[in-house]
Amino acid sequence: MRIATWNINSLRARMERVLAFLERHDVDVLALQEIKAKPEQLDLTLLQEAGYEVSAHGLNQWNGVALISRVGLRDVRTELPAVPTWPEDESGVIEARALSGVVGDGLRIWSLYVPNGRELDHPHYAYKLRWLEALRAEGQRDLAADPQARTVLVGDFNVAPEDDDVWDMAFFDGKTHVTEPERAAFQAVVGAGYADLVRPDHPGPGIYTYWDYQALRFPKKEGMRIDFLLGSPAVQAAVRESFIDREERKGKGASDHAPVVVDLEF
DNA sequence: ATGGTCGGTCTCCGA
Repeated sequence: MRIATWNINSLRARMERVLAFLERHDVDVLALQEIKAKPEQLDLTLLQEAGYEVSAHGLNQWNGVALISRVGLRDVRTELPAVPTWPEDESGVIEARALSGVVGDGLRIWSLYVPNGRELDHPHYAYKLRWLEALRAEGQRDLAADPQARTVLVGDFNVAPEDDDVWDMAFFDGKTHVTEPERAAFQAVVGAGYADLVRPDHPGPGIYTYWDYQALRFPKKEGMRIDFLLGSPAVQAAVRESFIDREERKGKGASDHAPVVVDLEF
């Protein structure tokens, strides 16, 4: 089974790229983030004609996650029960950051869009840390209930876990994505039993999944590795290969993130 | 100048 994650930065703007990506790489299950649409705004005709089922969770123009699957999509859940909703106060913004389904022979895949954090002194940063902690707690509970569970936590984590995961640490001094608390929160999810399925096959610096639209970051190879597929032990043992589709970042109409693909054989 | 760009509720905001 070939699974993938991709921050699409608007599904409506890139539906044809999604379809071409699925068919080019023969992808079975794709988790999307930042679909920036409510489900009723999506025209899913082409995907359905290509044999895919779709579940989308979007509440407004921000955020939004989706699952696209050709191997059956069932037991769909929106939002981790323990994950707090931003904000608890007056802004009225409603978030849609997590969606899961069971695909194929009992693989649960979560499509996750971790809060960005904005600035270190912004309330959104504390929200990001709380959100990651809630994810860790939920993931740990699930594995305690069934250590053999086939679970993947995939998506845009908005954290670069190691110095090698950004092009220049000096640039990120005082910025989000690389701070010790964010990295600790990410490692806590890993420590709960969900290992990075891609990194072992792609070591060293310069392995990125995101390049800012601004400042010619892509041609200058100045990116970040912030999109991950994390898997429970049963999934880790099933990994056969993985790759980042850098080609998808090229050309007019690209998302600012590249898809990440993992092959599993249970 | 660590700039330059995207998408969407579009002359602002969030990323």
